[in-house]
Amino acid sequence: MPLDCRISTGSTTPIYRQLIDQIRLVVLRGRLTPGDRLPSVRSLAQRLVINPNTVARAYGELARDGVIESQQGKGYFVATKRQVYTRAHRRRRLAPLLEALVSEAALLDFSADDVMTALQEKLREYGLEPS
Amino acid sequence: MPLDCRISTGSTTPIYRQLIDQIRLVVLRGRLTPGDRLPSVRSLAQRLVINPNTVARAYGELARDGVIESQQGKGYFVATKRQVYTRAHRRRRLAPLLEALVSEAALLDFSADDVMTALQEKLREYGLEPS
DNA sequence: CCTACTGTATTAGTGTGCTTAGTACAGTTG
DNA sequence: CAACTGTACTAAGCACACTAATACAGTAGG
Repeated sequence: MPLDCRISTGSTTPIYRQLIDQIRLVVLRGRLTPGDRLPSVRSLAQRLVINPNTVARAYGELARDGVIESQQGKGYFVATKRQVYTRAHRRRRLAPLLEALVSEAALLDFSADDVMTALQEKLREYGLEPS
Repeated sequence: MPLDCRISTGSTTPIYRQLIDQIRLVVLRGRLTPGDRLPSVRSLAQRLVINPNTVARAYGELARDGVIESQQGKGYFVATKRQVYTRAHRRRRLAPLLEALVSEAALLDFSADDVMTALQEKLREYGLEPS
């Protein structure tokens, strides 16, 4: 299966971000496994009727995040080994998202239990292990 | 205490959003209680050396969210009763933030327990009750 | 070696969001 | 009436994100 991506030009979220999110998810879900080759920048661009640069940008950011790797002249491949981050770096990156969630939950008058339960469900949905 | 706000023009987050976030927090923390009057649009603008329109925008959004209320000719006041949302509405509004958090956590290879613990801390920090 | 594919870099155009400015109108208070 | 309040609208400038066009560089196969 050649990575079926769907993008909506009407959305407020930019195309390159839609690509990033979808590819991240595909990799997380294991539908593409380490070593698998992604569509070339130009072919994917042609298929989605967008500019190659937009695909390149998405691929570039995914590469910086260690999700995929580039091989000059060959193509992009799902990273064989996951990026290793320091604990501090990981926390620093998660913090703003956590802040946004709790802040909004407080405004909406959610109880702590409500939020915890919702999170638990979502974590299961993503298949994250307890420990 | 007359609502000490600090804004940084150098930040990437727009001024009106900085105001919204800070005022939200002040209200949540109870440093301004229901019925308290906020600085007038023009006075706050003058103090922060920004355009009155920018303050008006922030106040307007806060009013739409039910955090504060406007009284034509009198000023803005902290809302006396919290906005009531339907359960569906509240969930719909929290969902994308939850999605973003878990997605990022998965990418960063956090364990479910890690995320749950971090959330618990943050909830306590905001003083949210268990139920 | 040459062609056709890959990724990469640079530059330029386009749109949109943020901020400011100015003006005008409406309600409240003394 | 004067001096505050909020509200609404238009216009302009500016920065930045997004996208596009083009040229350059590495790889593979006939």
